[in-house]
Amino acid sequence: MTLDTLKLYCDVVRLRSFSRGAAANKVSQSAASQSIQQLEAELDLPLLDRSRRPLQPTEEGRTFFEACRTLLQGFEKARAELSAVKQRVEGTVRVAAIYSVGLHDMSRHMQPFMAAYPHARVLLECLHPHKVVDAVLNDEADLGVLSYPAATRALEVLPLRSEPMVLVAHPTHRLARRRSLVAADLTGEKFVAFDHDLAIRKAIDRALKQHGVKVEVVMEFDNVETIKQAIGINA
DNA sequence: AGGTACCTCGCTCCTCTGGG
DNA sequence: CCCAGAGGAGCGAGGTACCT
Repeated sequence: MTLDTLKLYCDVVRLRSFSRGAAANKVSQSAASQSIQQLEAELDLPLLDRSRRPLQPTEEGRTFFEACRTLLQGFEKARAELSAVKQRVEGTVRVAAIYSVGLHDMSRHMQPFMAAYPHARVLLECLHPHKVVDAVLNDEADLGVLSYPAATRALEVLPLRSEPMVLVAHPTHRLARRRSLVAADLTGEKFVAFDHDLAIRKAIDRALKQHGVKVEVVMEFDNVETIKQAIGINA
């Protein structure tokens, strides 16, 4: 006696036909007939009245049908619950991010993520860009978020988004009131820059050189937050 | 390789239904 | 009421997959 046999029996009773019940279970009519005969032999009870058309369950057959239906519904419910558990997203994802992303963007993304996957946990660490790469390479982080990532064989780089590079100045700076600037306007200006070994700094230096602009680097920081603070206090 | 379970196929038998 | 056709169930033979 298997669940398949019980389902077959329920379908035969429900559809009032061996043929239709068999078709519903993708077996031949003969196989359905034999399965139910075996079921009756195991129970030592006639479950169906075959002398009538359409066929009818006997009194015992009706009782057995109700019991089988409850059993099968319970099984389907349990299977659905197991399936839901299987599909549940859980565990911990370790994210290493540069300060600007970690302090602003990540918290914005984490709220909907945690709402959608309440059984998951996010461990966020804000690091220097080089350390973000190291964390991923050393399996200390599952993923890293940074700007200007260098593609290597050991790293898969996926673009997250693009955003414009902007120039910022203290409100009292002579360029702050200008609606637009050209690169030449920056010549000789005091510049708070990223550390010279960062990819973003190299990209900025390349862009300035392309336009023949020389600036006076007065401070270097490894993250945009500190740069913004330095500009803010007019350092 | 042999045993077992389960299946399909082909056939027979039974019941129902509609027409004469 | 009788008969023929259609639909459906049961039975036996044989095939296949799986296990020991």
